[in-house]
Amino acid sequence: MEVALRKSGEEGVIKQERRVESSIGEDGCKEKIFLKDNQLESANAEMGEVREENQRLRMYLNRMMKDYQNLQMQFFDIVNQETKESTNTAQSDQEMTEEPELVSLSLGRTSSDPRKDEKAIRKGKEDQQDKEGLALGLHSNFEVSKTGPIDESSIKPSPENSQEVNKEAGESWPPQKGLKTVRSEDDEISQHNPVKKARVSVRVRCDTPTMQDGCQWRKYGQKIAKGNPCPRAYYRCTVAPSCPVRKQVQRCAEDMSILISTYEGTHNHPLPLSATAMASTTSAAASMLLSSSSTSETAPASSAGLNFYLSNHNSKPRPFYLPNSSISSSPSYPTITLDLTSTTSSSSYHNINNKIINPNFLSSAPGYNSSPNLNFSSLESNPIPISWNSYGTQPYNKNNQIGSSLNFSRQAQENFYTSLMQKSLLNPNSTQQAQPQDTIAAATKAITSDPSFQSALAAALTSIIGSNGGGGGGGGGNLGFQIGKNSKLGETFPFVSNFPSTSQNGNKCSSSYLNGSTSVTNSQLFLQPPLPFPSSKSKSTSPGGGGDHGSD
DNA sequence: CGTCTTTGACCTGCGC
DNA sequence: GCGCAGGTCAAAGACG
Ligand SMILES: [Zn+2]
Repeated sequence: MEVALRKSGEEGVIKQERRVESSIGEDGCKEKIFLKDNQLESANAEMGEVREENQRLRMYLNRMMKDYQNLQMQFFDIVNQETKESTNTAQSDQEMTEEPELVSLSLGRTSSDPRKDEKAIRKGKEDQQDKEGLALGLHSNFEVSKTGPIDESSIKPSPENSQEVNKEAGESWPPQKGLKTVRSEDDEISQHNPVKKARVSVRVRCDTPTMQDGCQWRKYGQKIAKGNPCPRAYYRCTVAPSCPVRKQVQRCAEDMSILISTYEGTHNHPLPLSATAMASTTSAAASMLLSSSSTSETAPASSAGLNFYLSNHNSKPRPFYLPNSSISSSPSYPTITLDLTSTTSSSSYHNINNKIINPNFLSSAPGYNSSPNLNFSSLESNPIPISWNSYGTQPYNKNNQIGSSLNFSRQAQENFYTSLMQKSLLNPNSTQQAQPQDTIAAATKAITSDPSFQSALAAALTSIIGSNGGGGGGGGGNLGFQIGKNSKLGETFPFVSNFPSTSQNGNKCSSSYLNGSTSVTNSQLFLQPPLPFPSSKSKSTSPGGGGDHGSD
């Protein structure tokens, strides 16, 4: 970071110099020279200041990092506590929290199809294995276990499953899990615990087929959703054989550059650091949803541009993308949508977000004006289901290394910045709207728009939210939370790389820009005791715009 | 050869 | 009961 800052800072200075120079150009040689000297001095002074500033910023960043980590710790503590509590009430359920369906599988279901039975058996085995070595994922489980619900199977109770929030692009998880196997006993259980399965969808500008979130996904299906020409792809987490987490990926019908991924479930295994951001984001968001299910109040937090809308079951989400879509709604599952797109190109309702966002946030030089803000609002008053917009504008950025920078590895940092620079310099056009001339601005933009960063940020925010409001108070606007406890954030550089999130492998999104140098794939940093993950496999490329596959 | 993706078939829930 | 739509399965192909 500093490097980038410094560089850009210097450049900025130089530019200024030149500008000044030209403006005085005609006045005379002496003066000119004199002025030049003067300017040189002042420039140097400025540089010095900039350096100092950088130092300061660095300090801020470090501090924020620490804060973030502390918060994270606290959050997880809380989560753990809650988990324990819930354990008392629902022991058995707990054990299998993540995979109720699997459980049921082992119990067997009534289906007459032999094929399924086989599968059931197989799954049962996996399940067992899983139990044996079940590790609580950093971010995982808690939401599920906390409420006692089973996440997977439980959703059927309410007859009202229909589409929901994101019809637009189609992120709707249907009523249930789908494994035909789930049935019988589990159902009963799940019914006892009316669990709403929380889903978290993330909208990101990304022109690559998938957004690399650090996890390994395996595609198991693809379908064309009704209102969207783009196929929807279904992925399942393969980090652990029995991990119940699934995600749907689909491009926004309106703006194909927007990738919408919807996550469901929580990981029942440790995750690579690079994946924790998204995972914690989703689980935190999910928990938040679950805990505050009925209160959909909103607490507009401020003015910087983060909007976080919660959608609750009763609300009738009107996806921005489909202004008029007649969505059936009444989703029985709460869904959170993190809108990390800059919403530049697509018109429609997106601009709502833009309004909120302060364009200067990114483009202005070392953005001292950022004041992060979170808005919680209910759908009812908002046409948008839930969206989280992170700073404004700037589309396509695909670098995923962001967070790793600060504390993780120098190389990564350099790498990251390098790519950033490349991106911003080589692809000034990547931003359809504003084209920052200023390197800093570009870098800032790039950083903030980076999916990793965004997810990291999301994670951080949601974690914070989760720990603060998740408890139950959630409803009203008392979610005053500040990022990094430091309300002064505003005066610092947009917390760009503060959150440790990140994925180093984010190539998926960045590949096109970074061109191949996407070496590192899964980061080996684990927050938890490392497991032998195959680290280099993720190759899931997929949906894009490919063919459709049989819808019926 | 093992793993992953593709993709048509199949399953399930829902509305009519 | 029928058709629709979303989700999943699993054989076959692609890839390394
Ligand atoms: Zn997983």
